[in-house]
Order: sequence, then C-alpha cells, then structure tokens
Amino acid sequence: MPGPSAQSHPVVVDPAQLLRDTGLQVTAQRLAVLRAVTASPHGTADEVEALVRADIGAVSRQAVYDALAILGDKGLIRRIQPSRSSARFESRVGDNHHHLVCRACGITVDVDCAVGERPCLHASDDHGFVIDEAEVIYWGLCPACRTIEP
Amino acid sequence: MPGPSAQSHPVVVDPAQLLRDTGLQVTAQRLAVLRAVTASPHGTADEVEALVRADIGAVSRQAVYDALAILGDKGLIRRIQPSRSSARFESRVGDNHHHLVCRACGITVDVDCAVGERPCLHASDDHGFVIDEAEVIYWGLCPACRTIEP
DNA sequence: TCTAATTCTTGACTCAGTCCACAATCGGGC
DNA sequence: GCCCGATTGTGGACTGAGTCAAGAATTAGA
Repeated sequence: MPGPSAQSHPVVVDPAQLLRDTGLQVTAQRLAVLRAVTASPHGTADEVEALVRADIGAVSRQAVYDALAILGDKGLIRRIQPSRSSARFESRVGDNHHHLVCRACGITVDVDCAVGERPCLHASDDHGFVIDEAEVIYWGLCPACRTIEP
Repeated sequence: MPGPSAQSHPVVVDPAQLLRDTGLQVTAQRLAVLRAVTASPHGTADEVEALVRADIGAVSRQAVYDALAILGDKGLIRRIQPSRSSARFESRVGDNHHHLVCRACGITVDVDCAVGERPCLHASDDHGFVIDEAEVIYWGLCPACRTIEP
C-alpha cells in the first residue's frame, strides 16, 4: 500500500546489493539465509538451516549461524528470543514492531508498535543507561489454545 | 512507601507459610531457593544453585531447576530471559516492573512500570489472543560500558 | 507412628550454540 | 580474464543450559 510518504530505499531492493551496501561480501549462503528468514518469519536457526539446505543444496551449521549473526549485527535481520524458546529471526526490521507469543503453543505473531519510533517507550528511570530499544513481548493464549486449555 | 491502598498479604510473610498457602510441600531446598532468589535478584540457575549449596550444604541441580520451575508456575518468583542470556530469576513479583539490560556487560536492573497494572500495555491488535502480560526489556548501554565503548 | 504421595538425588542425555584449523570463495588490481 | 590476499565456509569436536528417568529420601495427613 504505497502512501504519500515513500520509503527511503527503492521499492524492490536487490538482496545482493543490500549486502554490498552494508560492506558485506556477497555469498550464496548469505543470500539463501536472507531468503529463508524472509520466507519464514520467526524461524529458528534450525529451520533456517533446513530452508537454506533445501534452497542451495548444502550449508554448514556454522555458516548459518555466522550469517544470522552478521546480518543481525548489520541490522538486516532481527533476532528475538522469547523465554524457553531458542532464538528466532525475522527480516522485518526498522519499524520497531513487537511480538505476541502464545504461552501454550509458542506461536509468534507480529504486532505493530502503536508509537512507531524507537525506542517507542520511555523508562520511568533510565539509571544512567543510554537506551536504544524497547523490546515488548505480549504473553497470552492464542485463539486455538484458548479453546483447548481450561 | 506505604500508600492508601495496602497490599493484600501481611507485611512479612513466612516463606514456609507462603509455600503451604500455594499448595506446595515445604522442603529445605525450596526454602533455600526462595532465599537465594531474593538475596540475589536476576541470578542465573547456576548462581542460585551455588547460593543454595552455600546455604544448606548440598543440592542437586535438578532440585534447583524443579524448585525454580514450580515457584515460577505458582507466581512466587519470576523468570526472565533476555536474548543471549540464560534464564534469570527474581522474587519481586506482582508489581509488573520491567528490565533494563546493558548490551555490553549484560547487567540487568529493575525499572518501575509507569502504568502499574498488568498487562500495562495494550497491543494495537491482539489477533484474538488473550493477553495477560506485557514484558518489556529496555536495551542500551550502562554508565560504565558507555565510557569504555566508543 | 505409619503410609502414600511428593520431592530429591544421581547420572545419562539432548539441544542450541561455539571454537578451531583448514579449504573454498570473493573481488579488487593487473 | 586471471591472480592473490582477505574474507567466508566446512567439518568435527566441544561447551553449557536444561531435561529425562529410576530409585531413594522426605513430607504431611490418617
């Protein structure tokens, strides 16, 4: 839905160019990791590894972890880790959205941030910290689990 | 700071009674875990285990994990798990406060919730979930790390 | 005090993630 | 288009947090 305020980057960004722009070498593994994270938001490293392997035939687990780490560092993907879950990754970045997690089945869905800017909340007392992000996880029961659980 | 609205339980609660009231058997291990979590907020399971061992002489790791899990289930302690950290536990419950975590050194401090009631925030779209908690982690750099890092 | 149910101990095991040394690949200069 | 140094990826061992399971010890109600 194109609105009056256009995004700062082109509508369709070439993933290879995206990597180059960030100062990263372009490799088949990194491109495949980027595709996997985009195709399957909130996937674990294992799931990403499986998708990448299905995509380009073979990868080492280490390459997947390396790519996830460096892409995360550069801000091309985001890493979240709800309690009792292994790390999950998503390619939706920059809009500072939040997450809704089901206590029963663990399903994770995105929720828009009502404020929109980061950090979207201000701590009542920052204890001298320089805060750059407020990460919010809403915990509850999803519609499916709500009907099963008492 | 006692205000006009008093807490629902007595000012000083006997820990053993607290366990009994929750329907749990009172054991030396559980009492020691409760003491350890209170004495060292935001400690990991390993740290709790060490404190408990120093306190009552010996415990199995399993007993510590069992106690942390059941005390968490019953709401006597809270479990938090910031990204890239193992689980941490605290006995300050019921006031729905939040946390401030340093990206560099990992130090965790409490921040009061500006709203006070749970869930203190409302998701912009609940996707049909029944939300009972909004967990907020503020990420940044603590005063000490701010002077070291560029 | 006795007894059934709950809890703790011990030790093996799983899973996510990391470390390391060597091989393969990328990409800027010729 | 080819070379070469720097960056990445591979394979395999390893770590740390947490879980499972069977039997021994403890708790609490009769």
